Amino acid sequence: MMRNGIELLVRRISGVPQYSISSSFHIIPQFCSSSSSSASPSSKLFIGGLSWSVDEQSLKDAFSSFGEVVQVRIAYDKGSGRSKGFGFVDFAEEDNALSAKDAMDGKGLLGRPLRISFALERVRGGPVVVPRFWKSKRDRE
DNA sequence: AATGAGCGG
Repeated sequence: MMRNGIELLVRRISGVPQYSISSSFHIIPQFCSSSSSSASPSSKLFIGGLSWSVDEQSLKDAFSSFGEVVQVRIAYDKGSGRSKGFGFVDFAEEDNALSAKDAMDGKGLLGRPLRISFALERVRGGPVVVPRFWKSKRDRE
């Protein structure tokens, strides 16, 4: 009775009963939420929370220690010419991107904590290999 | 000019 109550409670909290809770009172945390931390892992990283004084070279220099950086891009405002506070770092290998994300996410660069996630596929401008169909790109459906 | 989550040049 108690165990069933706790199970129901846990299932209510987590919303979806996607975790198989064993009947022997073992509640395993596993990876509780967000099966994928941000998106499907790719070699391109979205770097948010950048200080407005960070340029592409310093950003590349900050991430070059994790692997070969192919492309570094910072979003600048066309009007004011200042940084929008986010950018992109593309690695040669996804493994290096993962390592860089795991190591630099939440860390401070020039006093500001970085928010790193994998970049979305949507690109306007730049070296892109555009597949014919965009709509068939859904993670879990 | 300032602004602080987001997805670009």
